[in-house]
Amino acid sequence: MPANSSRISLKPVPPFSFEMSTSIFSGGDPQFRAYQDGKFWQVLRVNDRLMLTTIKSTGTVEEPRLSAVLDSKKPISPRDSRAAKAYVARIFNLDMDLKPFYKAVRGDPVMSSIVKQLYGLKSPTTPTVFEALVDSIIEQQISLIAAHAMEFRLIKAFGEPLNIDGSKYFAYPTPERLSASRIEDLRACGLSGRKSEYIKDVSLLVASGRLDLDKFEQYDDIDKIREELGQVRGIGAWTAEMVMIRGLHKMDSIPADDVGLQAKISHFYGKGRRVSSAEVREIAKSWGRYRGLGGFYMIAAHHLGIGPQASWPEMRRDASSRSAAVRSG
DNA sequence: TACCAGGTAAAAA
DNA sequence: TTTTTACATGGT
Repeated sequence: MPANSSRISLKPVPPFSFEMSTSIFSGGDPQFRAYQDGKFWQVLRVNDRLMLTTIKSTGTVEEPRLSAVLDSKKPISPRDSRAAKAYVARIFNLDMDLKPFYKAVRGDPVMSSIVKQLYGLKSPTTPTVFEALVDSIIEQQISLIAAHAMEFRLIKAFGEPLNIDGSKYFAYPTPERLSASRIEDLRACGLSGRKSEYIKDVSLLVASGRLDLDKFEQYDDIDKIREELGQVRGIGAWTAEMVMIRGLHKMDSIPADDVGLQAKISHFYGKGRRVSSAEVREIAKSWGRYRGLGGFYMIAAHHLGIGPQASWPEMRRDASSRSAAVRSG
């Protein structure tokens, strides 16, 4: 069956750097989600049918425009196009305005230097909250490299395939499919028995409607989200934070226990040792109510090999002159 | 080889 | 109540 194609265009709130915002996906699996040669693609489930969505930039950072091609096995209606457009806007947070964040961090020399170098970078959100939850469970405790290998195995084992132009792609597995999986098949993806149970149980809760992840989008009180997610077996403080940041884009929170974030903050803020979660919270205070975005910028800066540059020695000089003044006074 | 990696629940003390 | 342990894979 030949594929149906449709094209949509989007107008992100500036500034927006498509290049920067997609480059964090450059290590992805091309059968699931990847960024190569200026194009980002991923299979999305739109109105309960699969669409390969391929996006490229047709604008600039200050006047951003995106163009997306939709490929599906079924005809694409205007309603489908609108829904796909909403998904793309969600994934890249196109409607978010970065300027208040940039304004908020002006008092922090380290972050100020980083945001200059990452100007226009927007933090992504998963297409569904469920996907953020399952990935976060997989990423508990182990290295991201190991976790990503397992995530791709899970996607290929349980995700619905889509063939377009002779290439095979996979959509992220649905709660229904994972809730019907066997523990031994989940374990075959490399997951521990414990994580396999968490994922199957949580999928059953979501598929049966007993756990409504989407409702958290409407919550203004993020402590209430922490509390409700924390009731679920397999979701601790860290996983709840990850779901809020990655799945719900609640950026007024920061995963302070995260060892990866602690390592990056230690690096950029010139600490010789790993900072504590209390220090993460203290440093993140200066990022205002966008502290989650600040954490994302730390991780992205490290991933893209960006250094603290001038701000680092400046800060150290300030710090030493301050302490000298304290000593003399 | 051993240890660490973007933790958590359950057992033991 | 607080502390310790098992768990899985991939890189160093």
